Amino acid sequence: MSDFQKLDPLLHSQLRLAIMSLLIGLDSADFTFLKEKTESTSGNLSVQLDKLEKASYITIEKSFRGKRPLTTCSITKLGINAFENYVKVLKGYISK
Amino acid sequence: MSDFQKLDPLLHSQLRLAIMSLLIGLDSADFTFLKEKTESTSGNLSVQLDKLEKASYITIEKSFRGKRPLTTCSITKLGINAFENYVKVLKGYISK
DNA sequence: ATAACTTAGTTTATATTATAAACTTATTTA
DNA sequence: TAAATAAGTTTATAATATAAACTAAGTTAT
Repeated sequence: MSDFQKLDPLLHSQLRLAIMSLLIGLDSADFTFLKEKTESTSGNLSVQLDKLEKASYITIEKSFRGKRPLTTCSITKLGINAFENYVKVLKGYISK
Repeated sequence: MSDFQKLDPLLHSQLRLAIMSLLIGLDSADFTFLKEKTESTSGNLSVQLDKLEKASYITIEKSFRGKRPLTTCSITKLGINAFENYVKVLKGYISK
């Protein structure tokens, strides 16, 4: 096997990694919360959430909080596995 | 301070991170060695070494081994600092 | 001796990504 | 009712990573 295994490109992104890092410790989190914690723009967050959802690393549920739209995100089992594996692979890069 | 500090984009790249990871443990390494260890193409390696050099994270010395060109790379003090800081920041993402 | 192949790269082109800007739709406040 | 805010999405742009094509010189086989 090679010295350096491939880093999952879906997780090797600042914002997506931050999102996953937050979600892994929570039952769920809404769009606004994620936006504040990651200090990202709405646009960027929206795009990256989409990608994570398409990969089935998270689920996204749309509903309303009062009269306003509410986007709720949760990490999936697949997402947890991917995150944990990413960390494992990454350690091969940073800890010698 | 924010939960997630910015990850140095120069290091947040699979190949450049692998290069730095190798160089941090060595006095120097030549192009061919880096290419083999990282399993990258010459073109990609060449481009990424250039970027690291331009940031002064590494130095590149060109000479000859026998009659063939030899490209020798070494990490700089600045590069070591950047790498160590990258790891520190990264840990804020992956270890909760 | 020269054609074919290898070495050690660089340069250029392309595809992917990340990000920001602009826009939408509805709600609240002045 | 006009302006501001909330909660996003869509589209455009800039940056990145990567591969393909190329260069120049050296080596090997015929």
